[in-house]
Amino acid sequence: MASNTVRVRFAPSPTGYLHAGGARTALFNFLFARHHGGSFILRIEDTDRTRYEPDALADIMDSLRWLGILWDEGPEVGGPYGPYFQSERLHLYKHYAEELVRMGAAYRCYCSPERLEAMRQEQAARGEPPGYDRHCRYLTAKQIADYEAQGIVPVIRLMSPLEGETSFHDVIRGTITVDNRTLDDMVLLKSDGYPTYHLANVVDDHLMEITHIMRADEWIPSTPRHQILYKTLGWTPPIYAHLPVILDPSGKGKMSKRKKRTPDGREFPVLIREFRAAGYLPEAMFNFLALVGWSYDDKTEILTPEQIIARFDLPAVNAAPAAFSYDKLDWMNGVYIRALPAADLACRIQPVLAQAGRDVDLPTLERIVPLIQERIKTLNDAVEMTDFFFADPQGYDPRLLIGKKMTPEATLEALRRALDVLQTADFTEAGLEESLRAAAESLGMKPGDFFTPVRVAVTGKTVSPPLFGTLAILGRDRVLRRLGYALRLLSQANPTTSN
RNA sequence: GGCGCAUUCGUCUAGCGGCCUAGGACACCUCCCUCUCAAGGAGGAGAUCGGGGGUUCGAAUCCCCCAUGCGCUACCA
Repeated sequence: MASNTVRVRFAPSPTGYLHAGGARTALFNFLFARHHGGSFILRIEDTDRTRYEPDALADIMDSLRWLGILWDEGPEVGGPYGPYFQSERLHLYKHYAEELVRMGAAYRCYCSPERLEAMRQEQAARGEPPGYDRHCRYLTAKQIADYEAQGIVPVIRLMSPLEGETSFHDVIRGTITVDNRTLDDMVLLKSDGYPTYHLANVVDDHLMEITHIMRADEWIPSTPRHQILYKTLGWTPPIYAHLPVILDPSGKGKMSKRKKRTPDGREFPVLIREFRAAGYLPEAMFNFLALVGWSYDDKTEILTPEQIIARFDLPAVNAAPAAFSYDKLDWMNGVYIRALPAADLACRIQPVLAQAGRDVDLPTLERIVPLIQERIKTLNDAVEMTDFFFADPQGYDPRLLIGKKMTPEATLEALRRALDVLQTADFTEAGLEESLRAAAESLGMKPGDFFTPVRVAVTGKTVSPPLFGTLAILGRDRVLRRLGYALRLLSQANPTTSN
């Protein structure tokens, strides 16, 4: 039964941090594996030594784990098909490259980078499509001996068929066919002894018994060449599913590692670590990413990982590229935040506040959380929304104290009355509400008009969490102090009305 | 330039020949609730399915052409 077991892999190159597109690819592979009770493998394609970034691997693994995309085989977890780093499998690629040369399906190429560059320039000048001119494909034994004598280290190139066509089936797109004449002889083994993606990928997918390849659709053009490799090596190719690219929010151009900005200059997170730092929940990211290019039906959008796994299916993947909607992500993150138990949310917000230099004990935070839970879209929103719990608001515009339908005089009166009433009020939510409503009524003011100056005095802003709960948490001392400050501020701003 | 992929409300999508005078969600607008803001509830506006030809009794759904967008065209992945 082993041969029927689904085995899929996510094969990132450690040349950069994990971004949303890569995470989505990893997620789809993970979902597919879980759906079929198969294995999800993480393989590190570290064959590009010039672009290698030491921090990338740790970031990729951290990001995947944060999202809950756990691999069954790969770095740190091991597995029977290792090693899972291509840099540790060099001998394998070399072996198969040489094998292909022996079979007459590949050849050594001694062309210098300069020659290749010059060739491309000429092709461009003549308006011809670029591509290797197969100079070394037809070398004589003597020419080869000469190159070798000069000590030139060759690359190994695949001998692509000169005519006919190659096609393959894609689960999402159907059959894709290309004319072999449009294929050039790609490099399989570089002169530094490392394989290119094409060789390493095919060799490893075969050796690791990968059954399905889900990867970004930018790989479609090279898939025919991979087919040729499988065919000449006598291997059975896996089943392909090329995933649509993720476009940036404008819908023009793929969302890359490059930073994108909103029209007003706000920077969009692109890397998973950036989403994390911006206060998005991994559960929300998981749900959202699953819906980029896939959907279950025409209604359901909030789904648990279990539901997504149970329902995920390749034919339902949309072939068209999708723009990444930050608006929708924000909404979904809010949905997940609201669904969290308050204690859980408090635990998640605490480190965010700490990061902003605000230390709160958990019991206090657990009292604050219900006040802001349905008002924040990201964990980071809590920082600004709770700032007045940590410092007395100062230096705000005293005009904010004056409500829309209020005069400076009436505002001063309201503040004085509030100050008076709150000296003795019961500082519980219910007690405060009762006292303040009664105070408003005694002044003949509408509750809203009366509450506004209190709100501003206590929080420094016109928009805040519910007033009574806020006052209760702040406590009598701080509230009275802030009311006193507001009173002085407003009196100074309106000297004629002060007494 | 060549090759490839894609094309349904602003955005994400449902739709796989008749259930579509195209459904849902985000965003937007209005109203309700209401101490502000949110959340929640009720509504509204918004796509003739990129364009043009076919096939068919009937097409968003099948075929062809065009346009546009994106991708690939490296000793990068």
